[in-house]
Amino acid sequence: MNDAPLHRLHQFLQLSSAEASAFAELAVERRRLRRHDTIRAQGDPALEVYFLVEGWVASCIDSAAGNRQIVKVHLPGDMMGTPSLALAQAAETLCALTRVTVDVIPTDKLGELFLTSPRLAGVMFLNAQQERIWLMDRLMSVGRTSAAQRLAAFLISLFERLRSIDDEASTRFQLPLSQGEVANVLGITPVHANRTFAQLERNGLISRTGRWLTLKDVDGLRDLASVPVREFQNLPPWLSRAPEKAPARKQPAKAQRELSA
Amino acid sequence: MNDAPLHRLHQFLQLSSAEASAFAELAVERRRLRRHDTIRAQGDPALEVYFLVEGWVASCIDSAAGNRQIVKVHLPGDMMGTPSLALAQAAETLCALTRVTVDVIPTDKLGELFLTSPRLAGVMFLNAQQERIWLMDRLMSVGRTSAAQRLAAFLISLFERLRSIDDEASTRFQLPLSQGEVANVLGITPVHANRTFAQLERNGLISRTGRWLTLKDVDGLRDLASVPVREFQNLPPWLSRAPEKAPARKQPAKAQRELSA
DNA sequence: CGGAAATTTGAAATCGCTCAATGATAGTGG
DNA sequence: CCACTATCATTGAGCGATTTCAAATTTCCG
Repeated sequence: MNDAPLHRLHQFLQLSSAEASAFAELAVERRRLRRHDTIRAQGDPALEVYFLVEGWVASCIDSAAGNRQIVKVHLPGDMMGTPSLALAQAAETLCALTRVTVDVIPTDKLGELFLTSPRLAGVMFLNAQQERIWLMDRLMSVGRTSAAQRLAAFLISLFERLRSIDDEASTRFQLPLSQGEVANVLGITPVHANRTFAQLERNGLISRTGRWLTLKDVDGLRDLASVPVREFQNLPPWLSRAPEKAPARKQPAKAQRELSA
Repeated sequence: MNDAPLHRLHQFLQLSSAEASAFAELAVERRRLRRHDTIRAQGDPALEVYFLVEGWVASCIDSAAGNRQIVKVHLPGDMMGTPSLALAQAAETLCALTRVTVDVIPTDKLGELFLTSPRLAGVMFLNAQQERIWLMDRLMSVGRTSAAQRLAAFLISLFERLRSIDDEASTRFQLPLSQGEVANVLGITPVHANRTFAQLERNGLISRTGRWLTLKDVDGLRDLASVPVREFQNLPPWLSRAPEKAPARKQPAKAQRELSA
C-alpha cells in the first residue's frame, strides 16, 4: 500500500510507525474497477473489507422489493464494507461511481490486527461511531427536511469531506454522480432532483456547468441544510495513551474538523 | 450491576467470567428517570455512556432549525451514547420514553477496558457495526418506502428486538411511544401516522386497544416492510479465539470472491 | 459519428401535510 | 377517589410538495 489516502488514518490518530506499517500490510490485493462495477454485492459472503485508494464508491442497501438506496458515498481514504463484519453475508452492495482502485483486506487479517493492536482497534471503533453519526444526521435530513434542504446538506457534507482529504479543495468540483444517483441518495425522484438543482441555482446557492459544480454560497447552503455542526475528536482522551511501550507523545491540539451544518 | 439485560452481551459473545465482571464493574452510578426526562442532551460534554437497564429510550438528532428526529429507539440491554465517543460534545439527545433505569459509565473507564480487553473491544466494535446496519436499513426504509411500509418495518424491528431480549415475547405488546413519537421515528406527521395505523388495522395486519398492539400477521408485515433480513453473527471467526492468552487457532482459508459485476 | 444514457421541461395525479375541531386518556393535585 | 387539565387520538377538508408519465434535448462514450 502507498498513497495519499492513508494519511487520513494518520490524521485521525497519529499512528506509531509500527502501527502504520501493520495497517499498510493488511491488504493482500489491489483491484481496479470501472464505473458501475460491483465491488461486492449484498448477500455475498463477508470475507473482505476494502480500503478505497482512488475514486468514488456508493454503498447501497437493496430492499426485498428490489429498491436500491445509496446509504453512503465513499471518498478516497474510506474503509468500506466494515458493517458487514457483524454478519456472515454482506449487508450492503458496494458499487463503483467512477473508475476506482481498492485495496482488499481479508477480514481475518483485520481481526487479528484488531485483537493485537489496541490503539488501532480504538481507531477503527471510533471510525465506526463517526459513521453512525453521519448516518444519524442523514436520517434526520431525509426524515425531517425538504428536498432542497437535503440536497444542500449532501453537497455541504461532500465539500467538507473533500476538504478533509485535501485542504486545498475548492468550492468548485466535479460531481461524479448522475442526478439520478443524487436523487437516490436524497430519497427523492430523479426528476425532482433536477428541479431541486435548478432551484438552488436560481437562488444563487450553486452554479452548474455539465458535471462541474460550484458552491457559490457555502454559508447559505449550510443554513438551508441545518444539519448540526460536528466536531470530531481525532484523539479522545482515552485513546491518547502511548501505543505499546513508547512514551506518550503529547499531540499538539489540532484544529478540529467539522462536518455539515 | 445485576439484572437480565446484561445477558444480551453474554449472548452476543460468550464472555469469560473475568470479562463479564470487568464489564459489570464499569458502571459508577445508577440513575432512574421519568418519561420525557432527558438523560443527556445533544451538545453536552460527552463524558459518559449509558447502559439501559430498564425502560425505553429515544436517541434523537436536533437539526439547527430545531427539528427533532428520533434515530433510534433503545430497549433494555442497549448501550447508549457510544457514537458520541468520537466527539467532544454529544451528537444525540437521549430522551426517556418511559420510566427508565440506566447505569452510567464514564468514558475513560470504558476506554481503559477497551484498550486492555481485546475481545470486549471486539464486541463493542461489532455492536457499533450492527448499529450501522440498522441505521442503513432505516435510511433505506425512510428514503424509499411509503408510510405504511415504514410503519410495518418499525413494528417488525421492535418485535424482533423484543424477542431477542425475551424468547417468550409475544406478538402482543405495549407500545410506549405515542403516535406522535412513532411518526417522528418514521419521518411523517402525527396525523398521517394515525391514518397509517388505521390502514394497517383495516388490512388485518395489526390490531390495537389503547397502548396495546397485536401483530396479527407478522409475515404480512414483513412482506410489506420489505427490509432485508439480517442474520447477525454473534461470534465471527476472527473473534472466536479464546480470550486472554490462548493461542490463535488458524481459520480455514476460505475461497476468495471475485468481483466485477 | 451514432446510439445510449442523462438532463430538462410540462402536465396531471398522489401522498402526505397543514389547519382545525372533537373525543378519549392519563397524570396530577385536591 | 374524583375532578381537572394536558396530552393524545381521531377525523375532515383543502393544500402543497413530490411523483408519475411522457416527450424533447443534450451530453457522454465507444
